[in-house]
Amino acid sequence: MSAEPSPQRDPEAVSKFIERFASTLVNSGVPRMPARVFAAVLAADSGRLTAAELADILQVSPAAVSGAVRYLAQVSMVDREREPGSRRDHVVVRDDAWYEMLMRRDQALKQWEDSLRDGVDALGEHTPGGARVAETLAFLEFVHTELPSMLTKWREHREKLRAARGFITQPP
Amino acid sequence: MSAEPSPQRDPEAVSKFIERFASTLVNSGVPRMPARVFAAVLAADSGRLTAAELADILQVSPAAVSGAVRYLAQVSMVDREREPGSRRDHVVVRDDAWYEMLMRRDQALKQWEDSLRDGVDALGEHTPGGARVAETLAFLEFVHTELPSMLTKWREHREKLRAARGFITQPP
DNA sequence: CACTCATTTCACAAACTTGTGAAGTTAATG
DNA sequence: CATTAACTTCACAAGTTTGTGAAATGAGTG
Repeated sequence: MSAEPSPQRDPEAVSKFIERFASTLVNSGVPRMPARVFAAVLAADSGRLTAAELADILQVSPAAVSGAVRYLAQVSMVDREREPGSRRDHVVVRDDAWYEMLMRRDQALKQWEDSLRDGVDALGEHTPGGARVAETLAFLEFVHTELPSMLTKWREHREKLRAARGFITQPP
Repeated sequence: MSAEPSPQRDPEAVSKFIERFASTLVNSGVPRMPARVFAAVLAADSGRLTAAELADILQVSPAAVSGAVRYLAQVSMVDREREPGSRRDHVVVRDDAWYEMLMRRDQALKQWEDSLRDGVDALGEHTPGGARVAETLAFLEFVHTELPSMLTKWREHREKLRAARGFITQPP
């Protein structure tokens, strides 16, 4: 059942990495427990862990893992996979987790834009305040148009990297 | 001293905008009070408010304003300006507040990259886990290289917008 | 169809955040 | 140089958030 641990895999160092990377995620606004779960799965050689394994690795209750996985699944950063004929859920980091994370931000941008448009109306387009709000709106609209092309560019870039590493390319 | 209120400026609507925009900022991880202060200054026709004015507009204690302004100044989204011969601080939204906000994120990216590099070392570059972490690292490095050119592009775009609105262009 | 294992849900306690009132600090002014 | 205005700091209370243990749910297995 358990994967043969690679000889160079030092559990202590791995744990340290999980906690450190989780902390950087926390600094960027991700709740702590989801951040730790994400880091743990990312670092797992199998790329997939059960809730029980996570509880063990992170030294927390199964309940905490359950909540964290629900959060991560909600924001499309992990998937839950269950093999037929088993009751173990495996948590898997989505191949496009970062893409999802950015698209999510893109959604948030739309919300910002909506409230800024209201602001321009409320203040009057030709008042100094209104103009300032309008410029903020223009910035967000700009980012909004640029993001998709940036993500496309990344996917191309990634294929090149994978090819260089000897993978057979399999576009998403 | 107080600016002539524009006829179309409806205090109620303005306040509603402030609260709504602040809430979208909060949804994206900005603490509430800084978010409200930022929105209020952004919307102010004068573009600058004293702590006392902010306390009045937002219906909070001067202490709360003080803390919020400290936060915003720290992350370079506002400046404190004091006229010689006065003890009033004016809070001003920085012209490049959004630029600063993104650059700040760019700094955070570096932190992420550092901990991911550690992760690749800890896991071994040729293990499946190490490879997964390495790809995450590659994504962040990619974003890291793309951001500056995007911001440059924005500044050009903004100059065009301003010129179209009849401003004399004055590059930062 | 009772049993067991893996996960989820729920009520609650602990820890952390936030904003307040009051006292303190700094700087202009008469 | 005492006074006052404007902001800041600090200790604390109120309100949230987070993770826990215990009970509940659901899904295979003998």
